[in-house]
Amino acid sequence: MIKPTESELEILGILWSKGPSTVRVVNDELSLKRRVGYTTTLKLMQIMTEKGLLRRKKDSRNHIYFPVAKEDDTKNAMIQRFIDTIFDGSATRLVMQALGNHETTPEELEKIKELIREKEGGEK
Amino acid sequence: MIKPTESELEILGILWSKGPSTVRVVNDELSLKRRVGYTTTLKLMQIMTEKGLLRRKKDSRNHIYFPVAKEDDTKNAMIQRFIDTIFDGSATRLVMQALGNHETTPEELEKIKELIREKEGGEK
DNA sequence: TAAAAACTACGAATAATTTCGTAAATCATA
DNA sequence: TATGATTTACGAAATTATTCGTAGTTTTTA
Repeated sequence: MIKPTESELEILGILWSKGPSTVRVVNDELSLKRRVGYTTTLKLMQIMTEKGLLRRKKDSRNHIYFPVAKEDDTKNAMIQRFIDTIFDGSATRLVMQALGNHETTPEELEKIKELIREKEGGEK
Repeated sequence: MIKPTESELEILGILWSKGPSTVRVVNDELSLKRRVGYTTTLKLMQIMTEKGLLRRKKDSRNHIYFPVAKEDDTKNAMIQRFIDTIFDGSATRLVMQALGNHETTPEELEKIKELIREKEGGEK
């Protein structure tokens, strides 16, 4: 699976949350966070299409872009890479460190416990 | 906190696991995984020193390099960035996705549960 | 102590990523 | 239908990251 660059990831994030979108929409969204020219966003999305990260369909004058890979698959691949480079391949170490140093509400802890029960039990 | 590049992270990883080391030691270790010239590693470590990622002390002919920031602090900062870009700031989402898609032994699950108990209970 | 070996400094080439200007095409509307 | 607004294509500049060669210094050892 192709590794998106930092900027590409921003764009994927927007497409995941907003669904298939035009360059205009993505650029507007990006512009909320930082200054970025329209053609910059356009070029990036064209490159992502070449790389196979995005596909697009024509809609009159515009192109509507959408990610090729599923959000979950992409995120899992990224977690895997992250774990491999930083945590020596151990997902547990990542989880421990993430849990150990971030605020979590009781509800969130409950959800995690539930997930663990499922993994332990086979069925919940 | 400065964000290390991919290559810089490799070097940090080696220094974390082997302790303060010379360029030679780091380069030998890197070379186990891929071809890399000695002066490449040297230059990288010099740049990292300029950036403030590493410090070094002179030891006769050599320099001995070591990370400025603690391993845990660096990893936490990286997790934070990862969470912010990919999981919308939610550590729980990262944990859920990491747990949901990676093999974990019962022992590991037990360790995680223990950590959760501590977080819930205040004291264990 | 002279030659060889190992090390540092540093400039610069290469590669990857991000940015944007310009030209041409498409579409809306005056 | 022609003017203006929006979009696409594309080359190339700017920036950042990686790689390495060469020169000069220090240390080892024959």
